[in-house]
Amino acid sequence: METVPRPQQHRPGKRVTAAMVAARAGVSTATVSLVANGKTSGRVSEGNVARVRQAIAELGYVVDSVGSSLARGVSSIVVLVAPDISNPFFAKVIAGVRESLGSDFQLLLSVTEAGEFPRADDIRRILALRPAGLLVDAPDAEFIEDLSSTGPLVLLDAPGLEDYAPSVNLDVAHGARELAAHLAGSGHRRVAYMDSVTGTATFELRREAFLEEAAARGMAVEQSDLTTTIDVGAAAEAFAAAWPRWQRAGVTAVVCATDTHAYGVLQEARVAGLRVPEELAVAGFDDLPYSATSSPGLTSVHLPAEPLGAKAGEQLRALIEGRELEQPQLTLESSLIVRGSTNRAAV
Amino acid sequence: METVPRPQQHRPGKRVTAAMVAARAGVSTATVSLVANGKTSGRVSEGNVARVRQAIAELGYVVDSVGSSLARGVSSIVVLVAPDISNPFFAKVIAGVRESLGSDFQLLLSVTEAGEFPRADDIRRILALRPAGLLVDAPDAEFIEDLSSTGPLVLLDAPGLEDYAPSVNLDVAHGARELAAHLAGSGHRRVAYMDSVTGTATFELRREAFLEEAAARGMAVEQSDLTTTIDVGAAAEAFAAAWPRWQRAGVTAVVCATDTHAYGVLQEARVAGLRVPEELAVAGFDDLPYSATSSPGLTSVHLPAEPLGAKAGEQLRALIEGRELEQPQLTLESSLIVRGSTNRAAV
DNA sequence: CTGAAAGCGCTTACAG
DNA sequence: CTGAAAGCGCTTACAG
Repeated sequence: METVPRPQQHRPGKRVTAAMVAARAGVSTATVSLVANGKTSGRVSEGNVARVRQAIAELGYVVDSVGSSLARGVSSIVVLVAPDISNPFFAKVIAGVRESLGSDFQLLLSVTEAGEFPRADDIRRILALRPAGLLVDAPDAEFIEDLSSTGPLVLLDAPGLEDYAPSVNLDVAHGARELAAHLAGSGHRRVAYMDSVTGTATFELRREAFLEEAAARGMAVEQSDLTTTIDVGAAAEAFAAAWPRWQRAGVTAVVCATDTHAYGVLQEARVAGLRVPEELAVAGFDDLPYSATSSPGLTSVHLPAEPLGAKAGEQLRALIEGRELEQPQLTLESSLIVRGSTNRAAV
Repeated sequence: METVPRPQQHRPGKRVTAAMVAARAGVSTATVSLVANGKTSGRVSEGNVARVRQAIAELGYVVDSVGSSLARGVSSIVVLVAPDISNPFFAKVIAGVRESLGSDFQLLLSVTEAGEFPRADDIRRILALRPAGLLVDAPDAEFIEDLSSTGPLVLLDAPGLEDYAPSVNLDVAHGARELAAHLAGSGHRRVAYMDSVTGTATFELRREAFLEEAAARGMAVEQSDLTTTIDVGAAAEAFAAAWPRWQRAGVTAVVCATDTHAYGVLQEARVAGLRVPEELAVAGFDDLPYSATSSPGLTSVHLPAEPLGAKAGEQLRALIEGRELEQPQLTLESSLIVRGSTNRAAV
């Protein structure tokens, strides 16, 4: 009767090395490496495969990723560079990335101050980790050029930077136009636009597409250059300061570059006793989970955050594995979700 | 006149090694290592320090972290293990960690399925990275035992597990009691509690403290074992199913283990045409950014997310640097924020 | 199919 | 103060 292999045991303090496995199995460390990495076909005899597997199980051996990385020249780390993670939208992107990357790669987050991008120094530090690949969210061109990375690289939400690397983008313009059409259709003639301070390309796209469609539909847009950080409180203050002017100008709707800004507007509107949507319609972008919950619900351009991360992860994975990308440029759809903040009939 | 050292240049494809720096400076790689790591005092002559610095600047040398990690036996990676990052609360914790860790350490996120904890396999993979330290958020005892880690380890939000490792905890019980007192003081006599399915210790604490104080104040609590995942939609559905029964029982307030649950209740209450807080008071825990914005604003127990991450990072850093922890156990305050969802007078 | 050996880039006793 | 050398744990030609 065969003995069932005992479950692997942790031996705190004693790191199990390939040499120990080799000794136990009576083979060389080269053979252990081959078996541990599944590169045995035609290279290791069945007997040795079995013996090594057994020894690995008994000792609880795991390939040391530092030694392995040094020998291979790359690590199993995928670095996700992003300017802002304090956004629920981003948490979903991360979830998508994790999902598509699987357990072969480890996700390392490179985050700097809100809205700031890492520069030369940070980039060096990142590359010193010998990452298997890089995922860069909402970069500017300068950053990508600083990066001048040679390894696998995929951009997320980087409209206009398709020449630098394979990218996964969001068709925010489509949703923006839908939003303009919706407001025009609801009878608004004069609206205001509240933008994000970070001059990320996606925000330019959102604004431009909205302004263009608004103009085409005969809506006037208050040009006030009102921009704030992506923060409820900051947006509330900015709106409070701008509202008297807007009100005099006859503004009946405010469109915000993100839902977070819109929450600030909703908050301030409540404080000011403004009825939404009767006296003021409010809309945003991102369709954060709370937009369905606020009262009134927030009309918003839905962006597929998790698919964005998942697709980017898939593309990167293909790149890392040396596969040809069928479509180096992907664009995911956006669409307008109408709720009570712009429409009395909706929730 | 001295020539100003030229700014370092990226040479794509050409990795600059210590050997190259050594050759240029006319010293050994040992000396380069000493200089690059700032361990020169009393060990390297001033002249050599200057020469090496110059060569480093000219070549744009950065210590390869893989080689370095292998030689040292540890990497500069700090692993943050967490069961759920799709929570804005968690984004703040991460921000706090990043802030206190500074740029000497890289933050690697280890996330599994929502609510799930990594087990033996994942742990091995994590440890194979030779992390400088581990930060574990909201673990269960089983996980910590699986971990049986030898290196620096700090627990976050791990009440009851103080024996395993230095921890930073939140005094959620205090806020829970305040909440019970507030509701009792507002005249509620029968309330319901909606819990999270993940049996994390913090949720037990929240519930137990609330139930105890509620009992002490003469409020009856519906014992329905209503639990859902931390998801607005799931909470809405669960509430919809439970409400008829609760209503018959005379429930006038629902307390939720997280604000996210509470958003679901608010949402469903709106659909059902329930007036909040007149017919139903609602409250949660976490004080997410959107709780100040919803309409009515959500009464919530505020938990200091960013300080939680920051303190944990500080403690870990001390551990890594071999310093003695002045206070291995820290507890951060929670406090009730009363808003319109429980109080007509508030916003 | 197999193993001895070189090499990945660095750090650290050690001898001088 | 300095450098030659060993060693960290692994992978991969290479010779057999």
